[in-house]
This record gives sequence, structure tokens and C-alpha cells, in this order.
Amino acid sequence: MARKKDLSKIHRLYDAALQLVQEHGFHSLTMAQVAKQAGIATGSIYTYFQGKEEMINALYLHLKLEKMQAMLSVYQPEESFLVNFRQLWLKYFLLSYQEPDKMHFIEQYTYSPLLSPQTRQEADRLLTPLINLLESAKQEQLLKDIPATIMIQHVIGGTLEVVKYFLNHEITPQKNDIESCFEITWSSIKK
Amino acid sequence: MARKKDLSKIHRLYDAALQLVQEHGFHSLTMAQVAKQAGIATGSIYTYFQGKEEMINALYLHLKLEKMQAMLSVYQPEESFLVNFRQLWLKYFLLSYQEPDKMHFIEQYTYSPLLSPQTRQEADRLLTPLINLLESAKQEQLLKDIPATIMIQHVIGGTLEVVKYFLNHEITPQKNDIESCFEITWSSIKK
Amino acid sequence: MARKKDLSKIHRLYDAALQLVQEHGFHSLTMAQVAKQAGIATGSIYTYFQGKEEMINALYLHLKLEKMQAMLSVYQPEESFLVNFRQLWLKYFLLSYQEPDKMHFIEQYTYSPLLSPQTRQEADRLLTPLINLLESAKQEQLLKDIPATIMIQHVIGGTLEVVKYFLNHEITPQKNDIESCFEITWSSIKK
Amino acid sequence: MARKKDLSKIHRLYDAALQLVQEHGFHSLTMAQVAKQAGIATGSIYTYFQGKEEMINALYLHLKLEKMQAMLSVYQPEESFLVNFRQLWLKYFLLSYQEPDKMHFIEQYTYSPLLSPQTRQEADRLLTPLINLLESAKQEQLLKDIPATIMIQHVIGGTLEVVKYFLNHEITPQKNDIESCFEITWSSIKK
DNA sequence: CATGAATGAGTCTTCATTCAT
DNA sequence: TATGAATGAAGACTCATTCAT
Repeated sequence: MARKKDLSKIHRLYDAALQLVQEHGFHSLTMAQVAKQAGIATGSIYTYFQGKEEMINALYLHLKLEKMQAMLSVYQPEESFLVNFRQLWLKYFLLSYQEPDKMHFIEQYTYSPLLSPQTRQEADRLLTPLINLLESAKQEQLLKDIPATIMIQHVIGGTLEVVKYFLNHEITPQKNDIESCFEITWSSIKK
Repeated sequence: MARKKDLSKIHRLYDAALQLVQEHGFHSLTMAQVAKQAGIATGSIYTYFQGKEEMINALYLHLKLEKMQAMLSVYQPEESFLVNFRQLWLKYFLLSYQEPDKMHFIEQYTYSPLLSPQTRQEADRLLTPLINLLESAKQEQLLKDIPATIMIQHVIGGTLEVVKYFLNHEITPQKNDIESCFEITWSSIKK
Repeated sequence: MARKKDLSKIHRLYDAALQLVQEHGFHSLTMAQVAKQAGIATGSIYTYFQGKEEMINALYLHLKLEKMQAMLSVYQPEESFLVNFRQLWLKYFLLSYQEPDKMHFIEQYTYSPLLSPQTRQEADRLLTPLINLLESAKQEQLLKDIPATIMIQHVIGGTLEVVKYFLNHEITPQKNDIESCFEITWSSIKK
Repeated sequence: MARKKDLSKIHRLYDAALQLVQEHGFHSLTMAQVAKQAGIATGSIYTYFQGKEEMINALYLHLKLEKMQAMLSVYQPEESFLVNFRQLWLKYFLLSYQEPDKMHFIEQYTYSPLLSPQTRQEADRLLTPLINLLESAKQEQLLKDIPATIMIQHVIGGTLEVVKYFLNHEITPQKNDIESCFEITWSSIKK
């Protein structure tokens, strides 16, 4: 996607794009503004990306990857599945809540025709570790006997919708709110 | 004296907008194309809506209302909560799956800055019957002791994400897939 | 120009047009607004005028005629030329100052290509009585031996410019201001 | 690095706008046409001006300044007031007559709501040298004891109206016509 | 390789005029 | 004759992309 040279500039462009989306919404994500915010000349964006579409795709994948890595970073192999699932889920919940721009960006483009099939495929692939984790748990009879992908989608969708509800209504979720949400989530998949 | 405002045109415009979103994505939702698809002159749209933004808001609310009414139409007061919940959920699942344009339209704009606060508020209000239903069930000790709104958001989000997964991967959900999804959903909220 | 029927409606349209020009400037002189302000249906304007251009031309001529008649109404044949000139000039000055909309309307369109040659010609013809008056005075050796038309144009232009200056700078002209202006004017043409 | 802003384009735009006003009247002063006439892309105008309104304001001020400078260029400090006044006036008369587009442009917009208060203010300021000149002459008892601004407005208005009369009736003013006009003008202000 | 001026197709919206009722 | 909904040709302005420097 993005050429390797000057990775810092690419990140500056990513940050600029997110910042702008936060401040003015998606409609003002113009190349000129992104460039300006990133302290780069308009034309220079095209050194790093073929065009706007490619930039969006790259940013999308970047955010997905970043989030997944952050989640997986809390994984502790020596702990039980439940402990790990709780930790991973909590990380996901908090990340989504604390970086709403990134979450909205992902949400906004996940089902947009701007995303290329290839991007979609790569994004899917990022879920593999999670699927493997669930599959193991299924083998251990800890989870319902339902395709792991369906479970994951349900968990993600349900959790995000609740996060968005909190954000949209400007509610700061308390410990017990988060606990409630986890309870719902865990009940939904546990055997 | 003069021609009366032909309110059916509003629905023609709605249909046209949805059709276009399905065929070419959201970026081609131009007023000119919507008008053309609806068999109406460009300028005539402005007889029925103040502008693009108002049209989007109106369509959004229309779709939300339509969906909610379709759901509630299957409600049978004499039946148990579980039976009704299953029916309502199934209707929601199938509607989303069978009319993906409408679902995507709603999803796409739910968190867009184009939606006015007023539209958002009215959309919220549409959930009231469902919330009441859940609250009653909570009183009967059928559901977890968790705020009804959180449960609803989780149910909706989880279900939609699974539907979108099916659509995105061009999977036709079989009876047992739907059953699995319901199982997840029901487990998530039942006591 | 305007068909005879329902002269009151024509005047309502004239008034509406002037009112709108005063309130929102020339750019918002739309047929729809004029009609609304006049309490008439948009389409009905075309019963009275062939189109916008004709309406403007008619209004222009109407205003010119009205102003000239108001001026001439103060003419007193038994009085001297100077007395009459002063009276006529004063009327012109005050009319322009007290009905700035009408003055601006005339000014705005006098050299606009919207005015038809015919309108221009008829407007010229309205000056005849004044020209005759000046010509007589020239014969009596009261005025410079310069073409009357040139003198009239100079008088009108000079006076209007001063009026516009007062209006533009929100100055209420005092007796002596008006006297000064008349002094300038009279010196300019008297022998 | 990149192309530098080609400031000559601003003048090409000015010329194009004037040309169009001359050829087709003010209503065809569309940005697209101005750009085309100037040999520039439509969008490029917006590199030099924020919008149509700003362009008009800038052109207006440019024309006013240009005219004033041309006038003042004939001023000869060593000559008497009358000689200088005659020269300045003549320059004004001829400039107006020889460049009717520019004169009409100025006239057309002087009382238009398109002009910003700031533009109006700056235009006013351009008159200062003339006012000073008249004030000195008043001190020398050469002119009537009347506010200089009133005298200037009267002179300008009267003169322009005569010029417009010549142009409108396609009369080529002869030496004696011009002399007559000056005579009127000078009589109007001299003591 | 960086820059940002230049491009022009495309966008929303307006409005004089027409025409069905 | 009166009405005002319908029309669709402009109009001002935007913005992804190109390209001269």
C-alpha cells in the first residue's frame, strides 16, 4: 500500500485524518486539509498513497491492526480462558470508548464501498488469533457450539453499540455499567 | 386550483435514494441522480425538502419508523414474553437481512454529523415500546437486572453485526445459523 | 406594457418589488418573492407582465413618471423662472431623499442593459417639459448659452450624487445644506 | 518549488470582468465566463479571490484607485488652482468617456449591497487629496464657502451624468461641449 | 523528492417560466 | 382567470488530482 520511505510522514497523515474527522466530521476529509494538518504539501500525499481511496484503505487497516495488537498485548497464556477473555474484552471496550475517533472511523468505513476487497480480506485475517482462541475454548466445552465467527461478530457488534450509546448520550460508564455489559457478553457465548 | 403537492413523490424520492445507495454506494447520492431515478426534475426535490440534509434526515426517520412498525406488527399480547421476543427479534433479523439497503442506510447515518439532534431524539423515542417490553420482563424476573437500554443496544448491535457478516461474505444464513444467533442473543439477556 | 385589467394588482406588484429591493437588495428580487409580498400567486404575475424584464421596465417608467409629475405639480406659471426652478429642484431633492428606494431603483436600472431602448426613449420624453422650461429661460438670457439637455443632466447628476452622499453617510441634511446644494446648482447654470 | 502565484492573473481577471460587462451587461458576469475570458480555469479564480463578492470588491477598489491616480498624475504644484482644477476635471471627464466600462462598473456597484463597508471606506479615503485641494482653494477665497465633500459629490455626479448622456445617445462630445460642461462645473463651485 | 498553483468535472441549490388543475 | 407545483438550465463554489518549478 504505502511506500516504505518516511514512515513518520505516513503516520502524520494518519493522525491528521483522524483529527479532522473528529473535529469536522467525515465530509471535510479533503486531501488539502489532511495535508495541511500534517504539515505536508497537498501534492506530496500522492508520494505516499496512490490517491484518497488508498489512503483511507491504509488508514483503516492501520487502525484495525493497532487495535488488535493492543488487545492481544494483554493476553496472558498462563491464565484461564475466562480471565483472558475478560481482559481482552475489557481492553476492546476501553479502547473503543477512549478513542472514539478511531472507532467511528473503522465503523464508518467497514461497510463502505470505498474499502477494497483486499482490505476487507486483510482485515478479516486480523481476527484469526481471536478465532483460534475461541475455537480452543469451544473444544474445552467452555463456549456454545456455534461458529466462532458468528460469536465474535455478535460480541463485537453488541459491545460497540453499547459504547456508542454511552458516547452518544454523553454517559461516563461506571464500573458496574461495564460489568453489566461484560455479563451480557459473556452470557451470550458461554455454554 | 394549482396542482396539489403530490406526496407520493416523497416516497418515490425515498425509493430512489435507497436504490442509488444500493447500486453505487453512498457517494453517488447526488440530488440530480436521486431526482432522475425518481422521475422528477432536480429542482422539484426542493418542493418537498429544504435541502439534501433534510431529505436524508427524513428518510432516516422514515426507515427507522417503518422498521419498528414492522417489528411491532408481529407482537401478540396473549403470548409469553419469550415467544414475543423471539418473534420480534426474528423479524428484526430478517428485515435487516432482506433489505440490506435500508439497514446500511440507517447504519451509515446513525453516527453521521448530518443527522440533526432532533432526528436523533425522535429516533430514540421510537425505541420506547421495546424498552417498556423489556422492563416488564425484568419485573417478571425473566431478564438480567441490567438497564434495558444497554440490553437493547447490545442485542441490536450484536444482531446487526452478524447480519452484516452474512451479507458481506455472501453467506445465506440457514435455519440453524439464525437459531444460533438467537441463542446467543437470548442467553445474553435472560436471567 | 401592462395589461389594463386590475390596475391595483399592478401597483401591489410595484410596491412589493420596491419593498423587497429596500429590504434585501436587488439580488433578491425574485418573481416568487415579489408575488408573495404582493399577495398574488407566482404565476399570476405573468398575467400582467410578459416576464421579469417587462415588469422592471414598467416599474422603471412608472417611477420616472410619478417623480416627474410630482415635480411638475409644484409649478406655478405666474411665478418667475427662478422661483419655479427653486421649487422644482427642491421637490426633486426631497423626493430623492425621502424615497431612496425609488431613487436607487431608477439609478440602478438607468444604465442597465435590462432597460429596453423603447423604455429609454419614453423616459427621455418625460424630460420634455423641463427642457422647454430651460429653453424659455435661455431665451430670456437667464441661463448660460449651453444645450439645455446638458444642463439638465448636470443638475440631476450633481444633485443626486449629493443626496446619495447624505443617505450613504446617514447625514440628515439641514436647511443650510440644502441651500448650499441649491446654490451650487443654480450657479452652475445661471448666466 | 511550486509555481508561484501569478499575480498578473489578477489583472487578467480584472480585464476579463470588464470586457464581459461591456459586451453582455452585468448579468453575464459569471465566474465561469470571467475565467474563460481570462484564459484561466474556473476553479483558479478562487486561488486569487475568496469568492465572487471579494473579486468585485477588489476590482472596484482597483478601478477607483487607478482613476484617482491617473487624475492626480496631471497635477502641477507650480500652477494655479484653476489651471489644476481644469486639468484634473478634464482628465476625469475624458477617462470616464474613454473607458465607459470602467465608469459603468464603478457606478453600478457604488450603491450595491455587494460592496463591503470596508471597501466603501477605503474608496472614500481615496478622495482625501481632492478634498484637501478644494479646502486650500476655499482658504484662498476661490471657492464658495460650502463643505468640500458636497462640492466634490456635485461635481462628480454632474460630470458623470453628462458623460453618460453623451455615451447613451452616442454623441461624440466636441471641444465646445466639453468646454460647456466645464463652464457649468466651474461656475457651480467658484466664489 | 517536495511544493502548492492549476485544473475542470461535479455538487448543491436557485429561479424565471410553464402548465395542470 | 388564478394558483402554485413542476421544470431544468444555469450559477457559485469544491476538491481530487496533476504538473510546472
